[in-house]
Amino acid sequence: MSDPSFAHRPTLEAVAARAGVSRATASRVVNGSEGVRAPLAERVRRAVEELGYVPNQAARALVTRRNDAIAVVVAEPETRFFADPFFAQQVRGISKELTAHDNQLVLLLTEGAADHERVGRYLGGGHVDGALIFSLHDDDTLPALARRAGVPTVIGGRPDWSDSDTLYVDCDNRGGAREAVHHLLDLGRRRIGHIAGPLDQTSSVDRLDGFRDALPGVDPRLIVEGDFTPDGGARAMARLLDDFPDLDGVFAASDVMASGALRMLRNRGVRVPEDVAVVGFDDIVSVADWTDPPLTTIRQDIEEMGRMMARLLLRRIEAGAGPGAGPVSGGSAGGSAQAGGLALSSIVTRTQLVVRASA
Amino acid sequence: MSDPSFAHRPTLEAVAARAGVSRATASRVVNGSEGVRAPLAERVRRAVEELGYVPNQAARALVTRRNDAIAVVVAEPETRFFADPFFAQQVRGISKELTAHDNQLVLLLTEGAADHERVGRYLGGGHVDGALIFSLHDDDTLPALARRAGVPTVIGGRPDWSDSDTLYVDCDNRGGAREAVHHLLDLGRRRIGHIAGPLDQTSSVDRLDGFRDALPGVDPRLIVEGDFTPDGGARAMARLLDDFPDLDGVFAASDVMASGALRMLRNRGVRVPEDVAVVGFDDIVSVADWTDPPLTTIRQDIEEMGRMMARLLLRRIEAGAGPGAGPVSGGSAGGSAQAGGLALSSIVTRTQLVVRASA
DNA sequence: GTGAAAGCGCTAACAA
DNA sequence: TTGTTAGCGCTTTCAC
Repeated sequence: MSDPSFAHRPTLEAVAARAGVSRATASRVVNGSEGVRAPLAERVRRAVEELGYVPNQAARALVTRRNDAIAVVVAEPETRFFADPFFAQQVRGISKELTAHDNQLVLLLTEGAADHERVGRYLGGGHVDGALIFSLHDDDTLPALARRAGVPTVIGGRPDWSDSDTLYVDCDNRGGAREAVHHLLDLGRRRIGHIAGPLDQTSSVDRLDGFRDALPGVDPRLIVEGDFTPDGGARAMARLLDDFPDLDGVFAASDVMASGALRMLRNRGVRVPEDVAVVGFDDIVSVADWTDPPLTTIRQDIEEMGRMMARLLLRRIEAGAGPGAGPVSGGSAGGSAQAGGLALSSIVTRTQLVVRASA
Repeated sequence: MSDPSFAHRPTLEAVAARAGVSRATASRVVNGSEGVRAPLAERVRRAVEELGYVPNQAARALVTRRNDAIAVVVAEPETRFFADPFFAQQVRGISKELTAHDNQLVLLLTEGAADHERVGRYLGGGHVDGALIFSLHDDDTLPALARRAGVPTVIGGRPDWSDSDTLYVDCDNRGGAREAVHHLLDLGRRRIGHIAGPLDQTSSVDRLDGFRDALPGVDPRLIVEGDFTPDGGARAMARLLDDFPDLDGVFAASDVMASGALRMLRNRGVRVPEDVAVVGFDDIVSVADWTDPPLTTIRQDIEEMGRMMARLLLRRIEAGAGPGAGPVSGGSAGGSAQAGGLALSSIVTRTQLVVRASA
């Protein structure tokens, strides 16, 4: 409470005094405004240096109404965030981009609906200039919350609704899935199963759709729902094996599930890729490169997607209004918002087949 | 910039007006101070409700000099943070504890020394009330930085120096390692190797010390340094196998390295635990429970350690001065700081042997 | 180009 | 118990 060093932190006033200028001029120099004559500016800079002056963010935020901080909101049902390397990588990308723009990352982990109110309050409290939300499940109220709080938002992963000013970043799940199956087909595989993710997430649904695209009219029993865990992948694999002794290919909707599947295959004495070829999704290197055999998979540039989310949000903030951050503008179609003359729109990134040994 | 909903956010003034009281009274009610008569308080609360008032944090922070925000600073050399489930779990614990005390978690990821200056500036800028730092390596300048910035700090993992007011939270690495080796000895193993972590981290050194405690005078070639990755674990395992054909036990300084070791053992056709028994460290369930065979390991309660770090920091902040947050008080010995009459001291948690199938 | 002055929204003495 | 009054440290018109 009575921390001396905190108390003695120099103010702009002190800098101005030392440089022999007004506070206004000192402020201009500190903020890099034009129109301060060089010698004066130099004196101010020296004073800043000597005093070790650092602007007080609270004071600045009070007047500028900008915090230079972005919230990353994560619903963490079932402990999944972080357990899954996917998010970790995305956060890295976000962090890098935010840092490059002198913004801070405020992490908001929620353990369940009980925390949502708190998050809403926080978002509404003007602590942050915007929010990045990972919408894991269909029933997620978080995006709605942010909108109500009037905070510009970008969502990670395609949400299950679609309106003109909801911005999101996702990869081409459907196209990637198609590519995975085509690879198996090219390998001559004819009995191909799919280990799907939880179907209350759009990414799972989209990948399933891609699977079906490549295999129209496929036997529904060839599709088994997993839960994005190795365990779930293993169980699903067992089921496929039981139902289809002639199975010769599997497309798993995530590397993590694929790793479980490989394990089950090994337990059953099934050779990969000789007997059954396996393709995953994500290309999380720490997983895909370490399975036995190494996993052929569909790569999405997760870190880059994180950067894109941050960039998009920053632009939206710059542009002024966000969704719910004012009267809904409405009008333009699916996933793009008009703002300040600049069209901000959702981003869907490409995927890429990475061939290793499992298929 | 001209966001309507942001602009129209009601102020305390508005609440006061609507409730027919002064700003001061409104403030008291909002902050839960005693001594406001019930009916008045009720009117204020109603006004808050009707207007959807949320206090402006910047304004509040400006006067209270409190941000109710804590920085979690992570050096991320070699992309290790997050890649390692260890940190993820710790962050969860921190987040929970902080949330429980209405504090926010600001995540500061650093990619190298270049970022340190930025972090220093941030810490010095009064954005946060304290910092939690993960001191991964001996040469880490982060803690010194925080100290210079005058920000109360708690370190994750025992730092390699020790002074009276450096607070940290760690597990009993040495004791745990000893327990691991004793377990192997109890199993009748006589030729036991150690896959150590990078020896520029105290946790690795401490675990190695524990190994030596249990096996005094052990052949130095039985100790191979790894890097906390599966790959490193595998390489170290290969080396041990090459050097000691009669090896019958291994203690790896982390589960992740142990998983790599198990993999190498399988490749070489060595049976676990029949031929070689393996014990890991950490008990990261997603790893230990999923190796083949499941890993016997030394459990540390990682999430709880995160909570403890947060709790300790909050108490230190409460108490007033922190390390470097004023003249160093000096005096009391090793790892405890006297503050506000309350002795704050570093915490070393117990470990526990978890027996699965690998040993 | 520079300075003076008016707040941003809030809390905390101090009076009443 | 309640209201009045100073600021917290900064940015930003608006004069000069």
